[in-house]
Amino acid sequence: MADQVTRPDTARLVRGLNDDQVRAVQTTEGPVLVVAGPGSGKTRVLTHRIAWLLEEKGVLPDQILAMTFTNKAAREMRDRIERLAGDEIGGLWMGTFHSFGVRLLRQNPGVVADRLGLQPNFLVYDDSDQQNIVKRAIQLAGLDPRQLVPRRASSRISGAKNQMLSPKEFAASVTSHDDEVIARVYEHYARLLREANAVDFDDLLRLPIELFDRAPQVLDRYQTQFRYILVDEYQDTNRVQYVLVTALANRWRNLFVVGDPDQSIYAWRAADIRNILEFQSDYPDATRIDLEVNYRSTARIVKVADAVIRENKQRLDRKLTTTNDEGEPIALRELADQNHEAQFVVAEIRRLMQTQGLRPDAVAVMYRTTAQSRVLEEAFRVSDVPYRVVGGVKFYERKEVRDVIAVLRLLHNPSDVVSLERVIGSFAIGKGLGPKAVDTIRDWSTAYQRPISEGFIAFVEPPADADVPVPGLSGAAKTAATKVGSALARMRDGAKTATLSELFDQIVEVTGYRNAFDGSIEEEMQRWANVLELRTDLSRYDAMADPTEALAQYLEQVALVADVDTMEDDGQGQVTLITLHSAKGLEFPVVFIVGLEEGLLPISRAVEAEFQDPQPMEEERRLFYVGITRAQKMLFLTYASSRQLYGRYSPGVESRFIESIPQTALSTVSRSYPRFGNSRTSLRDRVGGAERLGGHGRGAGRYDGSQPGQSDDFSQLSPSMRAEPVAARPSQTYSAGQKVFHNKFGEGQVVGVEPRRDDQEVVVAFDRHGTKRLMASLAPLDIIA
DNA sequence: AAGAGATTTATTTTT
DNA sequence: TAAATCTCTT
Repeated sequence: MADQVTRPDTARLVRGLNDDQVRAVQTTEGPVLVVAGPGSGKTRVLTHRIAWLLEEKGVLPDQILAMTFTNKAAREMRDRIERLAGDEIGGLWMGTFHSFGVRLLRQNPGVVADRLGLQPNFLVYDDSDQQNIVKRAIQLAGLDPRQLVPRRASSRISGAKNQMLSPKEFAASVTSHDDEVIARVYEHYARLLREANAVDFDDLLRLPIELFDRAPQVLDRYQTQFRYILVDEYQDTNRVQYVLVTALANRWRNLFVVGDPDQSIYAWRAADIRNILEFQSDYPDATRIDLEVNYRSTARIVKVADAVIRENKQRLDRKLTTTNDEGEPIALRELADQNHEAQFVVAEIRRLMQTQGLRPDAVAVMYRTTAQSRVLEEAFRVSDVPYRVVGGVKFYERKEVRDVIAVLRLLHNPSDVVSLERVIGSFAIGKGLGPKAVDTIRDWSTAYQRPISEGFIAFVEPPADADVPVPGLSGAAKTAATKVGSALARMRDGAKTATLSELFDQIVEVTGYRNAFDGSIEEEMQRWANVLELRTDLSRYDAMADPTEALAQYLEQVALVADVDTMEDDGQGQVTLITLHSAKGLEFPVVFIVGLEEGLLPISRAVEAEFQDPQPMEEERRLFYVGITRAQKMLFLTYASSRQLYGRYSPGVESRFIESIPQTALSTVSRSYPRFGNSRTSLRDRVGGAERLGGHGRGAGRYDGSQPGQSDDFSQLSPSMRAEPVAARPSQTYSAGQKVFHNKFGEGQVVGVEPRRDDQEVVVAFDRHGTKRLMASLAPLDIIA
């Protein structure tokens, strides 16, 4: 298989790989482009290649830099390499682009302060912090937030940063009045960030480059260090990432990039597909390797995916192949509206669970917009099918969690205006301070170049510098500001020596945050529980010797690791509800793609832009392609003939993407409800005789002549004509004091039972896993005493 | 300063 | 529809 003789102990690194994969693993020198179709073993190649470099080539771990887009991908790769290469990979530079950027800035505090004006305690501002600053910048630019929505401003600013334009350069390049306005906002925005000693996500990629420009010796050091650079999902890199990678790889030129232009779905976020398309002209000596064998999906799914993506004009001509079995037909189903659609999905899943022992975690339901998850959730909730929503409100994004984190951030970086405003707005100690009082202190802070926190602390600790007065407040405002100042000073002193969980306790005490939650309202108690959860989260850093460093690392983790998969699994497995975007990189035996309608998938904006700019429409198609190729065994596609959008029903027209699917690959086409509205080509016309109104799905819908398998007769999958609502499992009656047993959490005691709509919520104090709130109808709880 | 009512506006979101 | 933001009132 391999033309290179390998040492016996490394032969295993290429065992079981196909020829192309082996080449990708073994072509270690020079630039390499791997165009990897979905399910073609991309991650395998990346991990085996790194193991190969370490073991066969004797490369030191810290000479390898591997960059991914998500923490999840990085973690997964690290785990797999560890298993392949043993655990001598500590020094490996593997992480997201952004974490690499931070690491680089942190590693060079002196130069960073000197050349970039960023103090070592700088914070990373996330999207919502950024919005905050942008709003302020719009105000300062003397604009009405109605003539320039903050969202648009921040996206334009981000665009400018991604083209590596400073506010001045951007201002110099404007051609429209619109951009002129943006330029003014950008200028203020940049200044506000610097004053807050904070950076945004774009800066994490941009500033390292700036640093290299201003301190070439730093670039030289890293260029020398990283002999081998690997980049995952190269099709999603933007211009700045491209420049960064190119600069780093310049010395050794051992740049290995993997990607799939057909899975580029982030152009709207400045991803530049040209980076991958033009790799070979950037590096004329590049080796190109195409991975086109799909090991993931049935032949039918691969065929459909290929047929769908083939319609895009702007793409490399490639063909995905597979040696897998033909598999089941793809089910296409029209439903009356979004409720029926959701019920159909749930009913099908239950049927598969019953007839084939399908596990819920083998199933994913994918949709274009997050709003679509609501009605699906509702349907899952009333049935007893467990589910989880990926990318819902994340833990660190909850208001009550952010509030406490704001205090932590402020203690770490006293210049953090955004957090300061949050502390004043959310905590009782901030009562009595309005925008005017805060402005006074903000002005003081700007005038005397002092961190904004000190403006408050000045009321209890007069500034050491005699030239710096106490901010000019009087009366009630002064009293209130003094209160804030004294609280900040106390917590600041505490932060010097306390572990993070001790600091948490202090914060809660000093700010009186506990009292902000009404113990008699269950929702508030849940929010308080989240606050306590944060304490547990913080305690993970308690073992660290240096409290300041612990706080720094914790805050960085919060900013950079939006842990999506912290979601508890109940042990039984859950159906995954997920947007098509978030589904990239995942795979499931059974996939439902819902809402295949014009205006939804493809999304209306792409439809509207179609004739002046075909790009968005092609990206929508790629998104559909990504969805299809997540499926291993079975694929269900649904659309509704009427859908409630923005509060009103409008006719649903089946997506144009459906037309690309070969009829022979489809199974069930049936219509159980009268449709209205004018549709595109009627399905009935395309698949003659498919319709069997009122039938029971048995035998219906096999148009490819295939015979049903014994154990997984596809007719079983064929929908019943009327997806009836599913009754909730009768709940047991729980009462406080009972001992219960949970599959995952073990033994515990019921401490409370609260009525919920058609259900009960049971509060259980588990012996090992703390107190949990569980829905009576869903939780696998047994009463044991 | 703070809360109540009115108005506006709707993708996707790795970091 | 529903969330978020704005305006007006107290």
